[in-house]
Amino acid sequence: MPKIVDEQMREAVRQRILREAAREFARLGFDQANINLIAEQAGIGKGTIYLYFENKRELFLAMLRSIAQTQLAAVREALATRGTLQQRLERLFRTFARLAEQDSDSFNVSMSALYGVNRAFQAEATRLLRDELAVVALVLQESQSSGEIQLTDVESAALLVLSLTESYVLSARVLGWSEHEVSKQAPLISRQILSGIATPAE
Amino acid sequence: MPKIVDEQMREAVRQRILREAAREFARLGFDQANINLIAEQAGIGKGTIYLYFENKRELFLAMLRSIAQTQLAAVREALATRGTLQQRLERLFRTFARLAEQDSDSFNVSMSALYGVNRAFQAEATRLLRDELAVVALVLQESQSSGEIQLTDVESAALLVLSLTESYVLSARVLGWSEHEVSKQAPLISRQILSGIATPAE
Amino acid sequence: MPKIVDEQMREAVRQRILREAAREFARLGFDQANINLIAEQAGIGKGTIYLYFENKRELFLAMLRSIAQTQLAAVREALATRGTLQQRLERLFRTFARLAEQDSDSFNVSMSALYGVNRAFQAEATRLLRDELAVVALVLQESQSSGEIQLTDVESAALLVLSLTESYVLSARVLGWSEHEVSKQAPLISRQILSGIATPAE
Amino acid sequence: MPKIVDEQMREAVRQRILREAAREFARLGFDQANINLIAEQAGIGKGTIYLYFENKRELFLAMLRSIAQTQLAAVREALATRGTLQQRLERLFRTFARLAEQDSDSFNVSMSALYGVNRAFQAEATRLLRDELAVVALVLQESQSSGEIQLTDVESAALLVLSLTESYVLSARVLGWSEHEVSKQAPLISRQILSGIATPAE
DNA sequence: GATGAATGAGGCTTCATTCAT
DNA sequence: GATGAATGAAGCCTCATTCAT
Repeated sequence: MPKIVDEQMREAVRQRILREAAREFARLGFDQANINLIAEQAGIGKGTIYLYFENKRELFLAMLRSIAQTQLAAVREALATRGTLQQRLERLFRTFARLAEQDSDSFNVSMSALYGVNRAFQAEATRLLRDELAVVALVLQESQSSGEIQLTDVESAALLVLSLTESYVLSARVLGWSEHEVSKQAPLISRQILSGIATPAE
Repeated sequence: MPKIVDEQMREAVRQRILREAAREFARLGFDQANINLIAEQAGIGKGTIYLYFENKRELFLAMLRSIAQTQLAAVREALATRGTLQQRLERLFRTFARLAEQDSDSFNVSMSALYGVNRAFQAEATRLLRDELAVVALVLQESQSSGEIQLTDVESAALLVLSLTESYVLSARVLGWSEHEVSKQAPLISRQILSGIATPAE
Repeated sequence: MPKIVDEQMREAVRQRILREAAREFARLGFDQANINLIAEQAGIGKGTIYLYFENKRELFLAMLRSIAQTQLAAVREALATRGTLQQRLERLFRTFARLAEQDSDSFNVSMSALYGVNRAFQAEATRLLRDELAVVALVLQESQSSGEIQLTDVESAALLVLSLTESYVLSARVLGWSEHEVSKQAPLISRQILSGIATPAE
Repeated sequence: MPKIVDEQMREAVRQRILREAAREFARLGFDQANINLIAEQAGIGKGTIYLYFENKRELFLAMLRSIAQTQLAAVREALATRGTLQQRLERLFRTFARLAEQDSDSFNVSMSALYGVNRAFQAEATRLLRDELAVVALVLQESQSSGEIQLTDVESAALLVLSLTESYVLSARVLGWSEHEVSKQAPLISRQILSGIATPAE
């Protein structure tokens, strides 16, 4: 069954390209990133990259989607597991801390796509943000339904959760904290976020 | 004394260039922005821009510093006025929401420089961030001295204040929320931030 | 005897390639024509074409020779049939008008090779023209021998017959005239050509 | 008045580019022709060519139009001057013979645009052919009005005049005749063309 | 023999920067 | 000082050709 092997090989190459693309795009941004260099570092010829991606823009978008998928899966996993809402937010926080450390290229690129000025990709980045937002919102909704918390606006609360979590992690990175140091803050920060979004209890 | 008039004219041209540069860089990012177009829209010749700025990179940095100065003044004004710390943080939040709306070019560019991937400008952006940080830190220091709050690390707290505020405004913008909608969140956010930075009260 | 079957199959594939090549080269010219597309439309793999033709250039030349062969046969048939010289030239004219209409790909390609600027193929095109020239020259020679006309230079006369005939058909095509409209001119043109090549009668 | 000098200089450069473009396009065809080489031979930088022409295609079309203008002017001059229709056709013939010899690049390119397969330019080439055709048709019309000749179809006759004239010249070139040798045939050929297009006099 | 994935040379075009006027 | 015509480096992308399967 050479088909499967070929398919596996093709997928492996595709992943190598995406990984190197993430590295280059994270290092230099979309315009300065060099397709030839990405190909070279992926161990393929410069023309080969176009057998996998239509053009530079599509490569970038594919990379963005791939990153978003991974991050979304991580977010889902962090939130899906049972536990109190605070425990779930703790896991969400730890997940971001880990992504920022272990997959920093991806983390940088996705932050940049969202907050950078290159509007060519903001639409797609926004779409991807909405997916994460929806996952968070769903969890908050459930927690509200179960009487665990009281929320006036689930969407705002979800955005708050995500942006505060990201912001903490970004700030910690600027301060040079290690993933371990950051993760230690998880219980404290998740409790704070929770108190921030929930209507003050009577 | 034609010297002064010339000097004023020169400064006026410089400001026009910086304003148009901000517009273009905000619209297209550093690489896609076109020097010729900036010159044209500033009403000067292509070559003239090089009499004011050494090259594209220096123009970008000068624009960044100019924007930072304006924002710093706005941050100073927001925090300087009297009131409780939470009131001041609320004003800080509203100030960012307003900047994001009314001076969106500048806001986009400075956020992009910080969170974007173009590392060529991150060093400068970080330096400018430190100035704002110092202002916030000073306010926090005062609040601590007056016994209003208890902080273990003023610098970290200041960074968190800034990054959380910016982060929320940015995310809201990405999702297309209006300044009004964002401003309504001011009390909630400022309270959350406060509880986030202050050592849990006894 | 699988050998013969294989040989037939190989020849069939070769013909399919040549037919599709003619279509593509006629549609786009040598440079714009795409080898991969030709292979695809011929129902074979990209690489297979190189088992039949050394490279793109040789494919083009082979196609040119193939077309020339077909046209040569048509010219032979037009001129071979009995009748006065003018009747034969009329048939030659009608033959070209028909080829231009019914086998326009081939006609376009061969005309282009002759009158086009791509000197890489003019030598071969000229060589193929000489074959047609020889056929016409033979007919003129016979007509001279039979006392029907008087020629000072048979070769020049033959060239003029061909070029005038082709030229008229080409111009008419460029202007969008139908085969029917063109064919109506046959008597006029053939008479003109005849008076053009023959030494003015005493 | 530096404006005029600059304008003259600009026009001079434009003409140099067009001349070198004609040479390259005549030598290699549209696709194989190299913009960089054209610029180099025109004595300018490779970027400069884009200050005069939007892109390669527009350069080609501009060159085509420039050539057509020159040829049209030559045709007009040849036909405009007084004299019998045959004298005018003689001059037309000599004009083509001269163009083919002295401006062979232009002659080749225009023939190629008309009869080559590159359909991207055939529309424009056809438009240009119609202009020449109109000039010839006008002259024939006048000659008919003045009772000098009798024509059944002026358009067909005009096409015949042009295509036969071109054809004679092209054929002569293939035979390697000099302009002088070709021109000597002018009276004979023009008489033959005339007898070819005019309805036999009673 | 047949295939098509992989290759990389080559070229058009953009645009920051220079410099003669 | 101001200008903008001229420059040429740099990069994306195409596609003829190769070669391992």
